[in-house]
Amino acid sequence: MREEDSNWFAKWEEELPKPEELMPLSQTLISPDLAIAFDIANPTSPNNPPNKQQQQQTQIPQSSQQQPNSSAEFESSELNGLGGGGDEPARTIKRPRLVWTPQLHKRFVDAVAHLGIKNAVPKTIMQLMSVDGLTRENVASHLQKYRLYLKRMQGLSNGGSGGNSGQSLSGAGVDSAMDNLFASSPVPAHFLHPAGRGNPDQFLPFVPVSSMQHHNHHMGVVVGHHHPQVQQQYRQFGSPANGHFDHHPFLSRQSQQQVQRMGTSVHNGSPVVSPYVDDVDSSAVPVNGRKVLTLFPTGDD
DNA sequence: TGCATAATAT
DNA sequence: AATATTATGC
Repeated sequence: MREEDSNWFAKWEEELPKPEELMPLSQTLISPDLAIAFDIANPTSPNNPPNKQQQQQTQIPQSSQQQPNSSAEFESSELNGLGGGGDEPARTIKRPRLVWTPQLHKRFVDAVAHLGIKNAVPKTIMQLMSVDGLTRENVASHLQKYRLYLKRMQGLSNGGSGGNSGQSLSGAGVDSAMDNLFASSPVPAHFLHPAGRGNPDQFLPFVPVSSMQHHNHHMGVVVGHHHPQVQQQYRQFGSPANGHFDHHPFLSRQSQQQVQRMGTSVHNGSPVVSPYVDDVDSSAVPVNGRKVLTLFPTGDD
């Protein structure tokens, strides 16, 4: 394994567009009114057959193609006028699959860390995360995967020299790909050595949930919870981690039009917006004198 | 709750 | 068609 392997992530990170460069996620390509004026696309767009879901995961280009590439053009979209169909099942529609973005995952990790492995059970984690729309199942499932990941890590760090980027090791299956996600958030050391003989895991003095309960945050996962109207899939949030989140760009009811689905059109070369603006909040800067632990991105207040 | 397995998405 | 990621069932 060469250093490259251990650095790939860093590189990758650097290549990511900065928040300022990203098109504001909340910015719609075309304002609704304008759209209407042009008579394009009709929003109501019920065209959301239970099939394709959205996805925003940025690809993880190892080679990265950074060409300036000028294809910033968006296809005008397929505004397929949709024949009108128009009716959505409204009820009985299953919730769309949750997409674990780095931000979300980060929250997850923080919650687990703050709870201590001991109490880190789905229910609690979920509560701590207080992400609207997140279900216990979601967490449980993710937790399962996460534990597996941790296990893997322990396994290998266990004899390995400290640095484990766990990326290259192919063959062993150290990385299931999702590891990228997991890798996006620092894993609290303790997770790796729960063996705390005599010393239980939870070291956290206390983490008043209230701290994180602030205002429910605006984390996304809006899974149409209140009323089933339009089945909107989980929405990712991409707010600039840097300041504060705000606005849920999702539609909650009508008036939405297909939310701008940027994110996925990464035609070759255009990294488009990557919601990967993580970190920022809990910068675990274990370095000299800085706060080592910041809670959730409650940064604003 | 946790794990195994199914389902779904890309 | 295969693989990755999430949902469900036990």
